[in-house]
Amino acid sequence: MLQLNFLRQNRELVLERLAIRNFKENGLVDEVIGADDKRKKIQTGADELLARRNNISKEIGGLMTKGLKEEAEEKKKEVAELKTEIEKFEKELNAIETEVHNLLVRIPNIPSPLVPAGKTPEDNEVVKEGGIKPELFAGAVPHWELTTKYNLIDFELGNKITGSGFPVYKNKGAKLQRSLIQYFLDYNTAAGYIEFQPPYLVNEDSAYGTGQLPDKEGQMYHATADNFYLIPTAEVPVTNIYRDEIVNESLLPIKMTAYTPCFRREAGSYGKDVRGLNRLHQFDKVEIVQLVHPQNSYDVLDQMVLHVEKLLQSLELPYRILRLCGGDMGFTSALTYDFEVYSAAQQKWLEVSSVSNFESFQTNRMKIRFRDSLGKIQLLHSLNGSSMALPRVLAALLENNQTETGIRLPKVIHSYFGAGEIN
RNA sequence: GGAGAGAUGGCAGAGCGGUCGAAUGCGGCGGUCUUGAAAACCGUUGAAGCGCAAGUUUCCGGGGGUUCGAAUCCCUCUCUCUCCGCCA
Repeated sequence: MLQLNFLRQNRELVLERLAIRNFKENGLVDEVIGADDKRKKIQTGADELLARRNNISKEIGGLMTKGLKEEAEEKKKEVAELKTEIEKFEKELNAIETEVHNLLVRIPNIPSPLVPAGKTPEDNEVVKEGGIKPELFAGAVPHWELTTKYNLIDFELGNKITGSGFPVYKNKGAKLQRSLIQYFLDYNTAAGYIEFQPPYLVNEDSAYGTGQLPDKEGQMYHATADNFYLIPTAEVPVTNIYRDEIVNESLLPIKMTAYTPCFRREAGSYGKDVRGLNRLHQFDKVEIVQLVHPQNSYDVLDQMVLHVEKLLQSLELPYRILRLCGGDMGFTSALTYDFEVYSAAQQKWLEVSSVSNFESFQTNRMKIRFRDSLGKIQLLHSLNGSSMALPRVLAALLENNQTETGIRLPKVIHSYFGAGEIN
């Protein structure tokens, strides 16, 4: 969520920038400021009453120790009058605080000046295209046929065990996936990211911290008996590692990476977009997260984009980088780059990574702060990105590298996979 | 799952219903001493809201209650530890 003081001081700018998102509820900004004004008044009133009560209570204490019971009783009567008024104020204060908070969480992050206007994915800006689209031979097929042909993934079996969207990887399919995960993690740790293996179920506070709750509740699987949520991305447990922490500036930047399965309900998405590996309820992903000094978060964003780009290049996949338009960007993000790979048999671009700067939007909620050189406490900036989502990378690798006799694999994973080809 | 104990500042650990935002130790920061460092000594050191400031309010796991007054008493939830049971 945004910082109230920032909203107050930059009201015009905020409204202007939110328009880029096609954010309709512009009134919210003034509403929240108005509610906060009210909050301040009530709080000042309540504080005054509490101060009076505290003083009288101290006096009573003094009188009691001196044994002046009657005087003490007089004072007690005085406090009794204050009491009902205090209760009234506290009730009001509680109500207004909740109101301010509820309004504030409905305002999305402010898009960075780089974010293009636009409403739909068509308005995203292609900032770069790389790699070479392969020319496939005549009998080339989409990955869901290749996975059957080479006995790599069993979608039907997943249907039996769980339901659709839960594929069973097997034989060389399982090994290829494991090889890629291993390669991605090694690549990330070589760049200074610390590897984590976090829990795959999180509590409400964590889901709230990264912004999945309250608004995206339907996206997550919910283990109701214990009120845990299955993680939709490693971003949730990993970013929450630093929730409610004040770190020393010398520890920055904090760079973390984690491989986890991701669980998404994807309610309401059916049809050919979800064919094969294109959209799943459970999939594997390697994530990178950084917590950085607010001054250089945009430099870090560029570094992370370059990091993912090099990874894609090493896989020899045709890719493009999109700068998301205001309408396509996530609620919590200030600037997002999506990476897509070209899956030649489907003749489709598939999103394999999304790298975002959240500035202080998440850290404000999670109270992730640092002490600067002057001893002042400030919010950090948080960023994350996939490096990368496995299924679509796998889909593109299979489709693009198929030959009549097998599937060639990019050099970088030969040593991990133990072979250069699947046949 | 059963029985018991506990949750206090960065950490460890005191705390009688009233001057407790909280002893003490460690750590951190600043200083003295030193060519420099260590040691020693002195000082300082939680967060948030309101306020120009002085100051004031809130926070001792979360929520609720008793009381003029709660870290301290009561209820409840969560978590941790010990023992037993089960177990990869």
